[in-house]
Amino acid sequence: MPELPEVETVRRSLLPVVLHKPLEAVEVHTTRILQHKTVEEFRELLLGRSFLDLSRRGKYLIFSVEGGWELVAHLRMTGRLIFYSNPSIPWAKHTSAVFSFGSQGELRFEDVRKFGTLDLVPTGQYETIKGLHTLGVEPLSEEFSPEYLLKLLTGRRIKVKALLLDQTKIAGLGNIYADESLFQAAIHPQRSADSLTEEEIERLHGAIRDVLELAIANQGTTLRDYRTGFGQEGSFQNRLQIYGKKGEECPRCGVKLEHRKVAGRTSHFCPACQREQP
DNA sequence: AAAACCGCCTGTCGGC
DNA sequence: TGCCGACAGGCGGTTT
Repeated sequence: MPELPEVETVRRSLLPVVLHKPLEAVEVHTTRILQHKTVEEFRELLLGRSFLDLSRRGKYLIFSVEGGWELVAHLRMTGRLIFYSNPSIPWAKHTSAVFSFGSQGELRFEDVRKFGTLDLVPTGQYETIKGLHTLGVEPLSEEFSPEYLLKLLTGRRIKVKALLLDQTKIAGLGNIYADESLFQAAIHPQRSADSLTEEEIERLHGAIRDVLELAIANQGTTLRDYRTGFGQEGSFQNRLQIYGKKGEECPRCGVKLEHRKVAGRTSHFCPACQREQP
């Protein structure tokens, strides 16, 4: 699913091809993708204008639009934002919205499960987008230090896996990278946040950074639906250590990997490397 | 505060 | 072979 590395890869791939091209047509085929605008308002505000920049916060993509607006996209589970230089290529079956730059190509939002969202707001006015407004620290920023992570964990009895998935604490981790980070740091997903030692917190901090950076370098993880902005698969699925590998041998110690529901999510771990009771 | 659950969707897969 | 329920999981919301 699109988590931080996938969304960042989409951003980097779209950046060179979607800026400074006037929108000649905007079509919305799945009305409910729009959160706070009617299709008419949405089209009126975008037509004739260009995207000036494309940034990311957590799992949100933010297109800045001429005239003081921002187009905020979230891919949720199966959303794709793909640029087609040849607009005559037929639309994919589940195409929710199309942004046409005329002869200069087309940006399409494709989404099998239709959970993805589009918002159009005045620049910086994110109050109506609750998930964006309350987003926590960027894990690849300088602000996210071992000391910061220590503060997040201290005095909390929440399971560490649940905390990693809490977007108001750390922005951009999803199920795959939370599991991979906990494995690299050798911490059981059900450990209570305040039970981690300083050494473990440092390991976890480093693991989150390493895993996210390596995943970005590999254009993200394509298990099924995710594609880059050019429609290509990522390759980090080939480098996953434990996600989706229940019953296989731990790459570190050879013990059979397990999975279990933690905080409502399937969580993968090695019962030997990641001890429940340290 | 935290956890459990639901709704939103569709495609895939395992079991019968 | 075909049908059916379980499952996948991001996020907002409600309830416990």
